[in-house]
Amino acid sequence: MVNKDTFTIIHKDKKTSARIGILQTKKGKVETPFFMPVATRGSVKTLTSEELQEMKVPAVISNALILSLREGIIITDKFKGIGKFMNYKGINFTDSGGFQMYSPSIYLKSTKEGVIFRNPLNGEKILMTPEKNMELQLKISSEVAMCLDSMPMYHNTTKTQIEDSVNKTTIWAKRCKAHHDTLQKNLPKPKRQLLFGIIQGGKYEDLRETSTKQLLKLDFDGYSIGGFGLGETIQEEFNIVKQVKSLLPENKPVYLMGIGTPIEILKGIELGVDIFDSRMPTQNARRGTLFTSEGKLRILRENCKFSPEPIDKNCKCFVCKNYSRAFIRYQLIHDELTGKKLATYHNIYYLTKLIETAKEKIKQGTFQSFLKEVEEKYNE
RNA sequence: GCGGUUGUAGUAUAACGGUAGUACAUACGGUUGUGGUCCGUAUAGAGAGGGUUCGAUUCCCUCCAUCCGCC
Repeated sequence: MVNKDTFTIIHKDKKTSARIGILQTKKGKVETPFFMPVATRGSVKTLTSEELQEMKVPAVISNALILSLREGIIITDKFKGIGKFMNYKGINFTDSGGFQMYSPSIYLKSTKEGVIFRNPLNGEKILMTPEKNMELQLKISSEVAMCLDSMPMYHNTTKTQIEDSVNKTTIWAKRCKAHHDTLQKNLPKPKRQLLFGIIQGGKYEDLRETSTKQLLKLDFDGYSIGGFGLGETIQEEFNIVKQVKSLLPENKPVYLMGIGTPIEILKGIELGVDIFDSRMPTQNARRGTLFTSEGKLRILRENCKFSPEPIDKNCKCFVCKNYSRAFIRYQLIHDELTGKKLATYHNIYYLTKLIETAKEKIKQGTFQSFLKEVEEKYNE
């Protein structure tokens, strides 16, 4: 039986809002919940696409704005899409670049028309409009595109400023949706790129409600919760996730953007979030913080200097089967690429496996106690 | 042996007759939709002895070490 819906829930947890679903894209199906490592320029730093597949990483997310800075769009277009370009068989998401309003090195200012960035490679000013952004993401030919949103600063930001960003995000979302529909109007639905709207509003329930309701009118394929992971408390974050979830229809996939610690992912799943991404596991790996079944491991600490133990004795990844903490620590301290690669491989394997286990627990009806167990390890 | 040079954290260096800075290294944190090259905190220093001076790491002397040249 062919399923025509974009998103289908196949299993629901009885005690929590956790769920297992299937997202249908032009490239095929992918089971939720899942976590996407960031592949900003088409690669997850230090890893090959084969390695991602070997670890069963279902999807990665690249960045349309960053790819556009140095001919990335032209190249992916010539290759008929980023998936073929990077030889990755999983699902490709693309982020618009709205988040790069957080990058002082390239962000100049934001106007009603769009966001102005400076290309650091040639000094050129780029006016990123919602329409242009949709064209870029279609040329990249990712399976799922994100709207251009307006990212409010977290620090020294008033509620009025966040309200402004909500308003701008809504206006841009309308323009994104309209243009995206127009550009794909001649394509049959199964061959179309999906488009997700991004809900803003900071930690304010009323603003989040406004943002959610405005975006719901536009009927996106999925809904992202943006603007987190920047300094708010985990409590504030999950209050909003809970509230936004209560406003969204059940049959829409929900994507909590930028969130990537093991605990936050599991807590997100508990509240019914389906998709996550973050640079946390890859960036932390390169900088020596590893995730394990025993909690966080800071491998650069002195107590790992001579340790013959694997990163995680309960982990089945090739790194844990073959290499000692001492070796990985030594390589990382000396800034050797091999150290960064082994650490990255483990962290991505760990998170992917963690979610696979979470899915099993949801099916078995023991997700809640599983979450508690993991939480205890990370609180120690 | 003679003449000269230079001695400042683990390393490399800076300034100064009046609180000795910086970088790297080390230790411990952080890291959340670009940044493989990131950020924060801490530890840690005047070769030894004497003199001049209110006060010396700084000026003077002796010794020690160093490097260079000569025998």
